[in-house]
Amino acid sequence: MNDVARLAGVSIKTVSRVVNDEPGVHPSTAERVLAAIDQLGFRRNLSARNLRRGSSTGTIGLVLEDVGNPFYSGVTRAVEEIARLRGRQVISGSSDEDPGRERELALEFCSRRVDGLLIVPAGLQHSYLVPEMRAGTPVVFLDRPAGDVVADTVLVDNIGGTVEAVTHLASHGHRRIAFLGDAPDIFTANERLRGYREGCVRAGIGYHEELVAMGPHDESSVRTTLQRLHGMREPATAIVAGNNRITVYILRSLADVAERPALVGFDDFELADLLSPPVTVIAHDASALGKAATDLLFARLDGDNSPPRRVVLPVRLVPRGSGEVHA
Amino acid sequence: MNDVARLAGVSIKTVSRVVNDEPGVHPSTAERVLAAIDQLGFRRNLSARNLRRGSSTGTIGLVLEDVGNPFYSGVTRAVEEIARLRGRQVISGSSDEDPGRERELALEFCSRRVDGLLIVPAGLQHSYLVPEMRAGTPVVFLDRPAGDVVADTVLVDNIGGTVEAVTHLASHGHRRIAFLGDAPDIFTANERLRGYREGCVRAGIGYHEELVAMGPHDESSVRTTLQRLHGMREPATAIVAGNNRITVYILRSLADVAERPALVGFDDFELADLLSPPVTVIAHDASALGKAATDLLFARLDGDNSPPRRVVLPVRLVPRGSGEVHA
DNA sequence: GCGCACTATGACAACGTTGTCCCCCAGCGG
DNA sequence: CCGCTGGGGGACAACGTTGTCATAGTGCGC
Repeated sequence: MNDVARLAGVSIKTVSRVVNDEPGVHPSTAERVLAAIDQLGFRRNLSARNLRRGSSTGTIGLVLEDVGNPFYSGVTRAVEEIARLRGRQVISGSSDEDPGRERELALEFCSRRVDGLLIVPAGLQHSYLVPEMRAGTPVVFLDRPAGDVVADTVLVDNIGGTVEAVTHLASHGHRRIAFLGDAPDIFTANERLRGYREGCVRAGIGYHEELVAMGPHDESSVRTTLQRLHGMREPATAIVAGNNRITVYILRSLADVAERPALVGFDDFELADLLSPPVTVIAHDASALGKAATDLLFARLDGDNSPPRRVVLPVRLVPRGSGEVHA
Repeated sequence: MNDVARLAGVSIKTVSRVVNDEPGVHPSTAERVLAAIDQLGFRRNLSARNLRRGSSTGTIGLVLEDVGNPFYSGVTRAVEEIARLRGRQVISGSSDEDPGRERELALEFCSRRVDGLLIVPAGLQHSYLVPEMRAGTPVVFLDRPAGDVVADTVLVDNIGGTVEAVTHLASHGHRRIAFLGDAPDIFTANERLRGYREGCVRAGIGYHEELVAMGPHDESSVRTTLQRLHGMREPATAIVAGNNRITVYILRSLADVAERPALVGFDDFELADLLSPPVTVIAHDASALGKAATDLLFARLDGDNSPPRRVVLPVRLVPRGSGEVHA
């Protein structure tokens, strides 16, 4: 800006005025300044501007588990979309389910003075955010609740989802319904397990520990589990999968199996309708999740200081074939 | 920092020393300062720090087409991974194939003084980046080349890919091979068309305009095209799909068709192996693309000022079934 | 011709840091 | 007792902006 001022033969304040479209600059002066800007390729330094104005940095921090996972990339897309409408950029990072990494990312974002934080919690410890929140940085947790702070949270109806999955399978005559879920210390996995259990009880088929296998899962652990379930005296005739990855592992493991159990997967995924049989899922909308959380965040930025809210988004069962196989 | 200094009864410079682990602070003083920092929840303002030090902002700007697309979210993940190892955050944005939006994002990132830019070009005009590049911001284009500037570029072997697809289909006896590609003003679409044409010529089956349908495509345009191809006097017996979205549209359109043409899709996608028949694809690695581009960027940041490079990543044909149907 | 309003412009401080330089004081050798 | 050394700490400027206030010039009414 200094260089521009020198080249145009004006003070830096005048350059500032031109750059910010402030009134009170003579057209011919403005023209000279613009020419100088063009010639030097000047671009105003946003850091300095925000520092001086003490105003928003125009950024939102997003901490999620893994941008590579289609579910979270859908969330990211929705967040970005709304942030754009409100003139903000998104800085994001993946925690890979590591609480330390989550914390590191969130605090780094705070150091950059993001206007707000969206976090998919990896751990249960979030008191490290208390100073930031007290300092006025709004924080919204999504997909999972925070461990030890009270804050806005957007969840999906995990319990309702697995209740519905079990009810649906039971209505098709299944009495031996298995559940393959993610690691039980992950909030969503635990909730889905609770829903599964409740569904079993409601359907009058009872909860049987041996039909449950919690993760962490990979393709081979899923394969082993399926063999175990198949080899029982009373084999499982249906399976509820706890998330999209597990559903895929199950599909791969069953690819060369003739007699397939019924299957309902949690999370919808692309091409589920083109498999044979098409896969019945508990669907929920990644972009709705991202949108709800971002809307909440912006409401806070707009001055809403009502007590923290907890929003639970509905899920819906999409019957496609794999879950409508009779026992 | 001012408040911390006051509370600890020292000067702000001493606080700065403590925060930066600089030597020359008495342990007891440091302790007092740390206590004050803790009590006030102080976090150093990175913007101010970077402004003062004139150093890197520790950020990388990433402009891509759509984070929601699994291919680009794979790229994003790889970029993030490497940036993390090098202590950088990633700021990203989706252009949605809109050159204006791409430009807006890139320039906004420049205003934020990112250390470098990774761009999946939406348009052909990139001279707007010349001042930034001259000012020392390294820029790497990925997936597509820049329009009118010379810069580092990482591409995949689009031409080789479709040549191989056509050759493969011809070797299974197909002589009427169709090509459904994206809008021809998109670089990759155009390259893939060229490869298709070259493949046809090499295979000695000739290039026939009526077998080509360039986009933009949606599900219904693909459906119409397939009907046209099927209704010809000499119908197409095989199809090459220009990208993952088009492949999926084709699969959906063919879901209820008895007599299916052979199919090879460009871009691999999850579950391609579980469809029936499993889908043969020209695969290339999103994370390899992201990694190559980011490595190149960091090389520039490390001072490499050799002439701009153009890296072309190989593709490989993955035969799974849909492309091995004999004519 | 004088004062007044108004326009165009500039000088300067400040945002929150850090780099440079300087000062104070204790300890020590002569 | 003097001077020197070195450790601990502070004052001040500067990074690139913008907000505040001042000022010079211009035109206009009386």
